Amino acid sequence: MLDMKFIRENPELVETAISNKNEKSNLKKVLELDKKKRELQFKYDTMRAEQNIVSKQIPELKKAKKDTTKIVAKMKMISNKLKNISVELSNINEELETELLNIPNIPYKDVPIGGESENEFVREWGEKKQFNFNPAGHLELIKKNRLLDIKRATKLSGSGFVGYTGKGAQLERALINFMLDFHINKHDYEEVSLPILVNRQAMTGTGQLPKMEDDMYHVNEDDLFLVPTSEVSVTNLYAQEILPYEKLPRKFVSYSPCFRREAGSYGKETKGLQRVHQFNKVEIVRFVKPDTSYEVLEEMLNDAENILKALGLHYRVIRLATGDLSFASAKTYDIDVWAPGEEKYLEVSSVSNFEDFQARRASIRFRNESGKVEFVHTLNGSGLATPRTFIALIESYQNEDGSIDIPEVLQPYLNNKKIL
RNA sequence: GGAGAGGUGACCGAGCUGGUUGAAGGUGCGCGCCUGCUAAGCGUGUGUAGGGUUUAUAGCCUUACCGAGGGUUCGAAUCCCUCCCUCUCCGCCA
Repeated sequence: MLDMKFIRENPELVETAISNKNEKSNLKKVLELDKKKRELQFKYDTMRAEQNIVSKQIPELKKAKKDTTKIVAKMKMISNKLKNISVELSNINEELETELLNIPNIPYKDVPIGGESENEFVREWGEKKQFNFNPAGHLELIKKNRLLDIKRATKLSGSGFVGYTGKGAQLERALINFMLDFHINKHDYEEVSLPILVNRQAMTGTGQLPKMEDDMYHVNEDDLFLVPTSEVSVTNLYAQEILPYEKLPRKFVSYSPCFRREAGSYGKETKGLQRVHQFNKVEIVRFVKPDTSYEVLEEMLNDAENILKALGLHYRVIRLATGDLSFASAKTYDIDVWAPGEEKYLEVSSVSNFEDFQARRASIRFRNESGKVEFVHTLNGSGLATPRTFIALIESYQNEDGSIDIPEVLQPYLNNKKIL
């Protein structure tokens, strides 16, 4: 959420951001409602002030044995008027809140303007692996090594759900443990393991709601949502809190399953493991002081890259253009890993700075050096999502006979075996 | 799921027979004083979010907030209703 005062004073900036992000927010309505709200609030406050004063006088008049029927009758009228105003006011507030929640974050100044085609190549690491045989795709490798049982998983939950089996299940678990340990030991993150069912408030806090409600799995009985990313649970850890100055910065790493309905995306990369409704992800999240957040963004990008470097997988880093930025993000880097069997890059990480957008929605604040209360900046990044990392891994480490080598860093997690 | 207790400021904890209580008292923290040092003591200050005024994120005025929402009343932390949450015991269960 943006600061109402900021919107009021910079409507052009906000309008530009909305159009650059291809959002359909109603800025005009926000400005109108804000104006109406303030007028009404002023009226209400003034009348309330009068009521408060007179209400204090009444007991004194009574004590002095003076007749209060007249004044009480007058106050009764004011009381009724106030009731009407407060109803109107809360309606306007509700409307304004709704509209405000639909205004996206403003892209950072160095974010390229435009759609997906304007995404910028930042850098790459390693190179496309060459084979002296024709490398197989991941589906073939999965079949040969029985790493997944996609058909039977579909029997359980429908298309878009996969099940890891045997060595595949072990390899995925090894990946998760490796990534967690790496971030904990090499990058000094604190591990948290949190609920994956969260309430509406949490989902609104990080910005998934209201816009993406159709994309979320929802448990009706309890009005709880399955998290699409552990960003939601981790970021909301400090919702409604004011952190003491010394408590910042904080850095967390969390593994969780993630759930996405992917409504309307059928047919797009749906084969196999590339786009699934449930997947596992290790996520890194930070709460930082505002003036450090862009420095930290680069740091987190490195943290995520280091995983791929350790795994020896070629990747490239992309700076997203405004049209490709998520609703809540001010700046995002994507990391795409090379999958030699598919002969394409797959997105395995998204690292974003939300500045104070999420903090304002979730009310995550801190006391700055001079004791004043300020919103923190929140950032998060995948570090990494397992399915596509899994694809790149088995495709990159395959041998001609279809067997798969285990990268050195994963060997300790797989009984020190060198081949899966 | 059943029975009971409870949700007040950074924390503990009064108030809950409705009326200077934004909230006693204590702890913590800030500032000042005192003390040879330490410990203690004394004084004083210490919430958040809006709105108005203003060059001002200074000051001043004002509103709201005692789990959330609604009701009664001239007036509610205090009375009534609904919901949420926490704790204890029982039941059920990994």
